Amino acid sequence: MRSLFFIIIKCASSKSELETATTMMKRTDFVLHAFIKRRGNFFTNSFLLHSENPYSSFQLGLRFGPRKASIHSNVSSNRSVFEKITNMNDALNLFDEMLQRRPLPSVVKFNQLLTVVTKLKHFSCSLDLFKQMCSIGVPVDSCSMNIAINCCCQLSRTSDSFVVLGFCFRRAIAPDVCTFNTILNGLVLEDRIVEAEKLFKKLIKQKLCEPDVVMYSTMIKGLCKLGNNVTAVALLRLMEQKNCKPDIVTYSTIIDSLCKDKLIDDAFNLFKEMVFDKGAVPDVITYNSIICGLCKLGRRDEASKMLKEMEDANISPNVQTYSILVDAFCKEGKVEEAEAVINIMVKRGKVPDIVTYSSLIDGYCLRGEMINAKSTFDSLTLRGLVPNVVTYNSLLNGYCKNLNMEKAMTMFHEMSRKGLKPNVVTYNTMLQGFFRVGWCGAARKLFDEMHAQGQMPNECTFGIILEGLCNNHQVEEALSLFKLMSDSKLNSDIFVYTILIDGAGKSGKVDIARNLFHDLSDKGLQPNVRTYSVMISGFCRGGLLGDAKLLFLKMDESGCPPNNVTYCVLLQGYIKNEHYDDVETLLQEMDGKGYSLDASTVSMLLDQIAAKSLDRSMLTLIGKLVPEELIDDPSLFRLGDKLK
DNA sequence: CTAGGGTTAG
Repeated sequence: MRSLFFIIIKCASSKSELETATTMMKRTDFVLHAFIKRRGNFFTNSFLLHSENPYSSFQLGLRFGPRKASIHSNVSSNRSVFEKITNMNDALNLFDEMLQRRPLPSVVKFNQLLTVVTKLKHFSCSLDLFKQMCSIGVPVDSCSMNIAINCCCQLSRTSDSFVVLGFCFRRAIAPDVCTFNTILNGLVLEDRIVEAEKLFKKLIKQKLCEPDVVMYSTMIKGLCKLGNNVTAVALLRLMEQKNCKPDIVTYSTIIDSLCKDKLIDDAFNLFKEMVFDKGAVPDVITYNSIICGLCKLGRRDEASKMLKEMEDANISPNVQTYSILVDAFCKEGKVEEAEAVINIMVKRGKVPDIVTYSSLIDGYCLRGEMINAKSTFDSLTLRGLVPNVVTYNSLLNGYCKNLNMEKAMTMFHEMSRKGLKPNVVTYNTMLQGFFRVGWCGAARKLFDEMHAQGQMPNECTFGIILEGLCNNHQVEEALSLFKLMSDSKLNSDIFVYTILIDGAGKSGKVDIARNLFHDLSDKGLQPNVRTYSVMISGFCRGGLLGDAKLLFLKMDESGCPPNNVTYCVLLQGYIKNEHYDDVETLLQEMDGKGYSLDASTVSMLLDQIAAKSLDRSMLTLIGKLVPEELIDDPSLFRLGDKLK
């Protein structure tokens, strides 16, 4: 019998055998840690001591003051004492008391406390307590180990799991299926899905444990994260074949992934299979995934129907369910409706959380209602809610979009003062704001700061910088930055190309734009509607209407038909270059396709009619192409008036 | 008795 436990215990006495065992797990860092440990100092050295965590201290008593008698009297009575703990002070006081009891409480009691601390998301602290339990002589078991390993994983330090594992091997604690599930989940959380897959296969091949429904579900989650729904479903079928019954979590994982990929019909099919064939009852999480999927597809009516369906099935919506709807309304600009949803949820006894309000704040920001956004933000404290990075980012985005960089900077500094670390989204938002108001120097300084703070720029960051440079008459700079990045994936990103083609075109460098456009096919990149529109706009601006028309015609051939924007761009090109004869044909084409004009194109057309460059008879056609929301537009109304 | 997998915001 080659059980992993047996091998590891054997290994502890010889380096080469330990290496054999660990190579089996392909974790060389594990070997390293295990041997540091044997020199007696690995534990303090390699365990996580996160300085930002106020609870991560050995001198807990000193820091948190006198103990509470109510907890002290109750340690061994029943589990209700653990249920009562809602904050870290109580948890740590209880831990201190437990340590002083003689005999020591059982490991189960300690595990219950670790569970509470972990549920409070104080992972470093939980690890710290585990560490103390070990050094004080509590006979930790596999359950304690699994909690500790889970804490490593939740801190995105899955590799440290192997440190804990190594430490526990020495105490004759063997990993079980739960341990492996936790580690696999950690790898999936860190997007190390290929490693997870290798470990999964190894566990099965070497019969180190029998995979259960949790393990399959974890692997399915990994496959979904890779965007591989097909393989995820294949694994679902495989587990059925192996007599492992998929449950509500397994199904919900795939259903959620399908929803996120907008494959709502496939999601519903799986949903039906789950309910009718497998008799599994969907729960609030399953419904939340579907409701969210429908909202993201703009099918909010159906989402509301699902909400009713779940209520009829006696599955009560939770805070998340309502938050999803709040967010959907806000994204449509319907903040009043979002507020109505919040009122309903409050009536039903659900307390809106920071996610709910962050969505609402974002909704106000999108509408440019910064006073409402800020007052909602300020009201959070009264509600006992603490704004987080996402909340701040929404507000910053609002100020930046409204070109109020002073306020944005104030809030940016406030978030740092409150101990929140700006992340890549924060920096991207601020950078974009600075470029918009033309503060290129400030942008540059912030980019340096971002680097100094250890925040890695992403594709979005570079897109923002290139666009910012282009819009601030620094196309040459953008181009040379682009060339500098020729090895990165940003150089093979169609969005970035589109930005540069647009920038080059707008600054009159049509040839550069054209060359960039031609580069696309060499790189195997497919231009999208935006890319074509931007190139056509560049041609028009340079007076190259022939090229513009040719490219416009090429779009259909390339399977990328022109949209509203493309038509408007070409129309404006015709007008600016006084090619009035082509205007009517284009308008008729638009009418045939059910397209509509945008505000600036309508006003240009009306101007030309007023100037008699275009015939009045075209007004009927134009009228048909003006979208409803523009009919009452005051600026157009005045223009239309002029014609009478 | 205690441990592992699925849902929401930028």
